[in-house]
Amino acid sequence: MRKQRVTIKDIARLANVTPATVSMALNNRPRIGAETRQRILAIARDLGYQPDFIARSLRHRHTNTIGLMIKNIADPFYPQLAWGIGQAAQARGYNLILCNVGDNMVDKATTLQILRSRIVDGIVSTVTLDQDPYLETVVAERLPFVAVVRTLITSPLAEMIDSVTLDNYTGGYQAIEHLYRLGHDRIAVIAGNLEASTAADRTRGARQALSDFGLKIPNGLLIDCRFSRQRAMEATHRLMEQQQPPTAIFAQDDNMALGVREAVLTSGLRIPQDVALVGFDDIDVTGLAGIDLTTVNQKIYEMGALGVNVLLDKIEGRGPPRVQKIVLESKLIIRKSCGYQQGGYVRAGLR
Amino acid sequence: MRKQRVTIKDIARLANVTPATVSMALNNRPRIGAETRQRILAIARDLGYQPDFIARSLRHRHTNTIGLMIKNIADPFYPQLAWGIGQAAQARGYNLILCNVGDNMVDKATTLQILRSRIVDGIVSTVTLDQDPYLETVVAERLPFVAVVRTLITSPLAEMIDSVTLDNYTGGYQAIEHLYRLGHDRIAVIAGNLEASTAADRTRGARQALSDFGLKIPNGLLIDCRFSRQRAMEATHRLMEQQQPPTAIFAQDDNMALGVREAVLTSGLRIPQDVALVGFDDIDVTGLAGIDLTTVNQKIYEMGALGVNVLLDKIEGRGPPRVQKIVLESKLIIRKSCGYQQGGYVRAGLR
DNA sequence: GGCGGGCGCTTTAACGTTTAAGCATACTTG
DNA sequence: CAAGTATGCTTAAACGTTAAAGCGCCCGCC
Repeated sequence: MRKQRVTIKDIARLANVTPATVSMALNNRPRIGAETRQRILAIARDLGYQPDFIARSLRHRHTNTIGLMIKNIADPFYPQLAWGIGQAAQARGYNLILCNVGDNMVDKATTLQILRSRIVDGIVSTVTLDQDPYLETVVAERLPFVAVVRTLITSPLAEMIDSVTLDNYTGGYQAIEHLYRLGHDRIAVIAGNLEASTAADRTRGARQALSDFGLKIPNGLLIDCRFSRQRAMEATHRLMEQQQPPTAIFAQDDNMALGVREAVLTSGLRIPQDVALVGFDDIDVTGLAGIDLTTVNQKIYEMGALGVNVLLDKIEGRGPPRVQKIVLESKLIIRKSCGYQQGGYVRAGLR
Repeated sequence: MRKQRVTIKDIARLANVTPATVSMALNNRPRIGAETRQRILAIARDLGYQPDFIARSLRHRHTNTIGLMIKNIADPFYPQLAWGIGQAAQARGYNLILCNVGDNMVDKATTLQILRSRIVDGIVSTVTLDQDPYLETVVAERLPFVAVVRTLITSPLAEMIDSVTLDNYTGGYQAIEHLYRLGHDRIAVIAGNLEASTAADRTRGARQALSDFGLKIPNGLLIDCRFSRQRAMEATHRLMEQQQPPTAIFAQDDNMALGVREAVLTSGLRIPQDVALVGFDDIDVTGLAGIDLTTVNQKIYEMGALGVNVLLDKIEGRGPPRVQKIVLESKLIIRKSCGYQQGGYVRAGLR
């Protein structure tokens, strides 16, 4: 009994014109008589006409929709990003499709499918990895794609993919420098997925800082926890049971830092007195009283919004025709998880 | 120079058949010769053919996409919900469009537009309000729609809209009962948007509990903070400056509870010694060491997944033809923000 | 007074896919 | 052996919209 949709044809019939005229009137094109236009508009309003998005998309060959590839929206880093992306997309008249994809290649192939099946006009991806095989097609077919947060570094395709990222190298450097200057020599790194450019660059920055100070990451104290809070917790527990536990920990994202924190605190140890902790991202909860996590700030919302604008410029052929690689500045936010407030720096920095 | 899409026609030409045959082969329909089918499949594979989703949707009259209306995905309650919804949708072969809508009616009209323009086959909404005018159309045109988290209560349309919600009334009751039994008489309620069924029901439950114990919410101690952390913080600061501040606060969601907590702690007061605090939702961060918020649990992921399944059953005509109103059970999670561990209950409960 | 052109509409075709109906041919069956 | 039916394809139309081209008609202009 569902009422049939009202189409342009229904309006045409009632207005005694052809569908083409109705279309022109509704899209206010010129060369339509004022009286006819009014009549058509009135009928459309009365019938509650709503253009069929799908038919229009078929004709126009674009959908005004973009896809957002995310591994897990429940990871506290991503909502803020999705918010920036959603707002920027909406501001330019685009819908947002949310795609939860696993990190495995099979799942990721959906990226390509969605793009090539023209469900979306373009994709913002937060799951890009150097090894991703579908990127070849993306480049070869010039599909609108922008990597956000993560990007390519070792792949030969790296220069062909637009991206908006943080200066993760410097971020990693800053985190370690902070810990070093507070007097720490034995620093553990709870790393993210080391195949991801974020974790790789943060690690590289960390290594460089340590090396600049004549140190290195002690054996076994670099642990890939794949950005998982749970794994970070478990790894920290193991770390703390060692005969010579680290005096400081650099967790490569705040989510893992929270896991580290949980493990440290439930072991009866204190932060920062027993263990100093630096996180990464500066997500919302890190600033709460009692958490007060020292971390590297990342302008998450802005990064998302920027990514969308790069993508849409590409789609609409507005932006520069060349590939854009935007790198945002990182900034250390000193809170209370490292003990800076207690004694300040005890060693000089290098820059 | 962008390579032209490969369509069914290209395949047809190469295979020396008509597009119809190709379509049938690809959708493995019967009545196609084995040899022909193989030939077509091979060509399709070689050309990297990908069906055009839009054209198919136009023909089929559905898009295999559902919409999720959310006010702000960055609010820490929603990512978990979106995750459940996304996973459930994906499991049944549906895409998810994320729509950030404001609470105002104008913005919400997009709900209707998206539905009627057939961008999506149905909508899961978390922003439903009794006053929403577009719901009349939803009911009248039998558009697939399910209210999740919030639902209608006073509207005459209430019985016509499917919903999946928590037993917010009991949740509110439990929160207050807990505080009462710990000895509190002067309890403030930091309420959500009181036009929303969630806040309304939680308030009703709170009032009933107080009344059962011969109390009520003191004048001026019920404050509508519209589920905003910022507002909750400000309200709490004002509350704490009164000559007779409350000894306990019931915040109607955890996000606001975090604001309350922040305000209390930065005023130099302690939780639970100076102020007891109960939240609502049991979001991820509430369980962190040092936060340890006592709160009413809501199975967020499950609620989302259930909502999607109700919606998809409706869309696919599988489920029961009647309207479903699923109400999930609430459960108080006792942590450390009320002082239960210190002295236990000092008063008897009623049930 | 013939001609160019603007106006206001219609005709036609197209976007890529699916499906119902049609039509030979070959095979089965009473 | 005629009628019925299964097989393997084609034809044609449709989903709802839009863009280009076309076509009368009237107006102004040299």
